Amino acid sequence: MKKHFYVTTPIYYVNASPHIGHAYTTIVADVMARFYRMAGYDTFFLTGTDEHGDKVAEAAVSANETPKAYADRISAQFRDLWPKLNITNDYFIRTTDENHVRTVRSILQKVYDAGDIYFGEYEGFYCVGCERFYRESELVEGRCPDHQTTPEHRKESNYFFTMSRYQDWLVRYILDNPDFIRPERYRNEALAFLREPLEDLCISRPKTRLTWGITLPFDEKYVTYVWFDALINYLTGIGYPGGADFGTLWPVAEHLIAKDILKPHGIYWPTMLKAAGIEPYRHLNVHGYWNIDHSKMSKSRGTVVKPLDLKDKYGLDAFRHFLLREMVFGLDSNFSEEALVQRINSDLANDLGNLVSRSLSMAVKYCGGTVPVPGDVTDADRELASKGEALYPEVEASFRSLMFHRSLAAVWEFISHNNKYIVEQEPWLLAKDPAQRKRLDTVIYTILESLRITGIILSPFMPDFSRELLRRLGISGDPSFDDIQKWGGLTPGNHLAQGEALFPRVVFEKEDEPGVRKLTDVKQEVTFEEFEKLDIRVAKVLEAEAVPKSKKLIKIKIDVGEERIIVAGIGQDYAAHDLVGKRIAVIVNLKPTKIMGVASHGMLLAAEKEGGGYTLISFDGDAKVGARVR
RNA sequence: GGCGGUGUAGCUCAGCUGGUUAGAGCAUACGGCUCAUAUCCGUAGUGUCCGGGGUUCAAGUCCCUGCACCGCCA
Repeated sequence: MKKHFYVTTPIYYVNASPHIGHAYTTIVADVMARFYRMAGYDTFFLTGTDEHGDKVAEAAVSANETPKAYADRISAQFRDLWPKLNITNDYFIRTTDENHVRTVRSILQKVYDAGDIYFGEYEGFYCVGCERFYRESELVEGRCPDHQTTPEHRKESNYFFTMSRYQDWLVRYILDNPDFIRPERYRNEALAFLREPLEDLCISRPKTRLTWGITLPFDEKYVTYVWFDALINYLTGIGYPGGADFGTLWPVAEHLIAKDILKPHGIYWPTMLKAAGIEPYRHLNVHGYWNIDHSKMSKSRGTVVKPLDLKDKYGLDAFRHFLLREMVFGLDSNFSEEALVQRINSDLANDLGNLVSRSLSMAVKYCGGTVPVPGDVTDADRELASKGEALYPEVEASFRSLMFHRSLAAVWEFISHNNKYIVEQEPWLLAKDPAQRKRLDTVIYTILESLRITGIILSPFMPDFSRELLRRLGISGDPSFDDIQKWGGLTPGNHLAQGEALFPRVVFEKEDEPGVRKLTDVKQEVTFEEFEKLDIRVAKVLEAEAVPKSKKLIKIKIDVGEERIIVAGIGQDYAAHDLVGKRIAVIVNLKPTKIMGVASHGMLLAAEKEGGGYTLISFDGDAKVGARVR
């Protein structure tokens, strides 16, 4: 019986360009698809774009385009990116596709007919600026948090999906199928969420408010909103309901998502499927976030790492390897260029690349550039051979439970064994002794056969590298995991090819962004709590007079909510009488001190001017006397 | 405010259902080799497993509590 495998990425929302998060999910999906293809599964890999909704309609307006034209443009960015990352998706779905629209409408009708969609009233605070409803608790002092306007109390009629009806079923299903949502932490999170009563899901928007969507089949005046549009792509993509592959692929569907969309995929989606009379998908596989240099990815801080930038700089395979090796699937990981370079140099250049280089070099030098015929084997040969045969089962076991980093670690353990074998067998010594000719051939064969296994097992992760390695070993065609179940698959007589270093070492320079200047004398970092210890207040100067006999000290009487005397060294920059009436910033909890005999109960804040001297920190408008500065 | 997560070697992190002297990779030091991309191999380490209580013959692993950081929701 033929085995099947179906993997999906989320369809990406077209209100922003692709970033590393998109790249990671899609690359993982690709590695899985390639892996299962090589394991003999009939595989289908789906990705695409989500194109309806407010945000897209808004973005289109500001780009002065029609929504469709805008969606076409951004969708193309995604579609064109994937081939550059060696993504082998079988289909690219768009929610504006005609067949998707048809599928959505048919499922909506089906659920409606089954009595699971009802018309109801939605009541709440509506902000015209945001074009959305707010809950009372979301408002700040009764106002919209974005616009500071008082929202209107509005009623809006909409369609709702009776999600609450399926809560008990879903809880039981998750309990009965422990790996339905995985890793376990996200299963627990879903169950925790389900401990509270589910509310019904609002699934429509009136066309008076939003027209960029799929019209409800049972009410022309509404479009469907988000869930019944986007999620259904997973069905459309494999030809629901009539498609030839739907019956075989859907039961093995593997959804791949980042943790931010756990709720729609883990809660809404199964209940929607249930209501539509469709069995649940097989697994929901949830991964974590990539943090950039330890802080959360942020567009405004310019830390969005563009996958293509790094691919171009360091090579695609190195990038793919890094993503899969560095992240423990399910957990957050840190991304930094430095870490990437580290991986490249140690894993790829030193361990793997150098192994390939030294092996081929010796084979060419000692065996005339063809794979030698092995002779009698020793224990050492047998040991490496058995490790080679054990590799695929081990990699596969980790792979099945999404521990890609462990799969790769196992491969690198094997690489390390091969390096160790070379050092122990010392082929360069055997080569000096003609009597050891046969032994030398055996050793070289063992090394090359290990490389062949390595090349094949790494194919899903680093396809270009693997193809090149296998080519140098004189192997062509699409590799399969069947080829590495048994030791000895490398054909003696194959012509070997040496070549450039596959992974040259790279030097990482901590380059400062061009044009970005950096502070070099930043003081030791403080926590917010430490900063909060300082009590800085707005003060109004009541009186000021120069301190006798001093050059620049001025004694100032201030009002900070109470009257105080402070002494400040700004006499060369300000005349005492000019200070009166000014509002300044003063630290009021600094330990009092005596300056030239005058007790100072606070310190004012001032900054150095261009060209020397000091200027007081002052306030725009009338800062309230005594107010905290923070 | 509610829910959840995280806190383990200099760094990045593994440690499943509690069980021998707590691990890996990187970085560091020393030694070996020379086929190789100054690469490879070997050896050496270092840890109040966030703090405090508790359960247990036995806890990094379970329970309570505190602290710090991070999410999600309201």
